[in-house]
Amino acid sequence: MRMSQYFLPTLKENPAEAQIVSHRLMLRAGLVRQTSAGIYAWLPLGFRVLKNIERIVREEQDAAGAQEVLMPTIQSADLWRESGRYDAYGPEMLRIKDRHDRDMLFGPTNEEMITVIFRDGVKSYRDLPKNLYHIQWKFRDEVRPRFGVMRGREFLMKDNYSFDIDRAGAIRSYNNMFVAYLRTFARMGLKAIPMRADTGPIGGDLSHEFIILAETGESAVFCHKGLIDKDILGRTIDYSGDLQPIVNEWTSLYAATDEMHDKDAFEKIPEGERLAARGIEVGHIFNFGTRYSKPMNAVVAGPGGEQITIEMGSYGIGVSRLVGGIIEASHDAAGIVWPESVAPFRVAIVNLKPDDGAVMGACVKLYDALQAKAVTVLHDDRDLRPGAKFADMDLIGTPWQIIVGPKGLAAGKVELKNRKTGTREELPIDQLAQRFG
RNA sequence: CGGGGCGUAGCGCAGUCUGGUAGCGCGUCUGCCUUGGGCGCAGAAGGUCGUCGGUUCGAAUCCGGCCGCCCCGACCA
Repeated sequence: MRMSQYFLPTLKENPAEAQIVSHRLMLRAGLVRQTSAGIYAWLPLGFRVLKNIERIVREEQDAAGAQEVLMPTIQSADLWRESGRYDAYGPEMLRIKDRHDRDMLFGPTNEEMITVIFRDGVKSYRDLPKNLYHIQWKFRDEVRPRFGVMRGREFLMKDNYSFDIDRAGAIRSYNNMFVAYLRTFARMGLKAIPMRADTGPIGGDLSHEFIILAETGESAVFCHKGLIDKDILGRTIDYSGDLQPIVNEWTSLYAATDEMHDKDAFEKIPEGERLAARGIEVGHIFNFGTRYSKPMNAVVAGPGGEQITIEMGSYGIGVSRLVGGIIEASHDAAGIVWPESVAPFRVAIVNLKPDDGAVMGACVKLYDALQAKAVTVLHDDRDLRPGAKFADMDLIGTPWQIIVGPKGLAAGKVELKNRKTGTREELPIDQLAQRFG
């Protein structure tokens, strides 16, 4: 993409409404614009990041055996009357009426809908287990939206639902998602820690929140320091096997959110190993047994012909929230520092002198070579002073910057800068493309 | 939902107390100049001062209603 053609409205100054760093940077770097309280439009650069996050989530869900569906945003109130949650949910639910005066709502979550879809389509224990997910916009009419996309009213969430014949199966499904979540967040460059959590209004008896540590986090969290650097990506995962040992490895160390905090247990950890911090919830998994299947009569025939109520779980990842969460976890004074896996562009070419034919020619050649290797690249061909370009590029945080100017080019060299470490190296221009791909 | 604050140019703000020609910085546009970390000079465009009503010869400014946004708390992916 040529930056001179790109819709990328960056801001030099911090907008007054933005308090926390991720919100400020998302506005300044031209990722989003607010359209009303807690509701955001995604601009080209931000949308690319959102799509990258979505892609990682999707790949890991698919790898763990979940199947993608897409359910609507607008739901009928009748669904929620069946589970008893229509009255219980409260003013967070955006209730609307259609032209025939029917009660509808903008879905805050999809347990009821998926239960009905599943119940109507599956009648035998032979069809279990199943795990269905979708990535869809949700609306929760928060009393006080804040922190940009981290606590918006409209947000993109991956939610999925598992269906099993018995508790043992349900726990296998739970463990699959537990491990899939560890991998998902790790791939985004995040250190997400699963913590024992309250099940809240969704109900159930087994639940973990996946928390990333950040000073601006909304909740106080407590855990064993050993959890921070545990690695999941270096292992081969067999989702058809028994994942309980891996889950145990993580859950054997203390980690709990404020509501579930057990002070005595925490203080048994040697003092140097304790970590009391603040965190941002980026995922939440629940096993809730028959909380929905029972009232909604989701049953299958068992081997002996008996009716068995399905065991369920639900699992959520705040996709749009993650954009803010990743920035909270990865930024510096100059701007965003994107992990490569989610960066809107992996490489930026900083063309220091676009009106110099040789410099422009070298940039275009580099651009084409990188594109040919399927490397996403943004070419700053704007007619601006170098300082402004460097500042913009650091602000939007592309992981690699290739700086091409007349001085270096005269010696056949360009500079490669790493956004995260700040290290720069001079490289012969014809060797550059092979560094990527 | 309790408490607090704010709404003036694209962004950040002053002006409001004490009513009298709509201001500053950044950004934008034009020209010159400059070009390895947000250059310099000159010129220009851009605002029914959130909105509706009231007071007044006259309202961004005083009074009232409404709308919007932000912050703290309680609540939440």
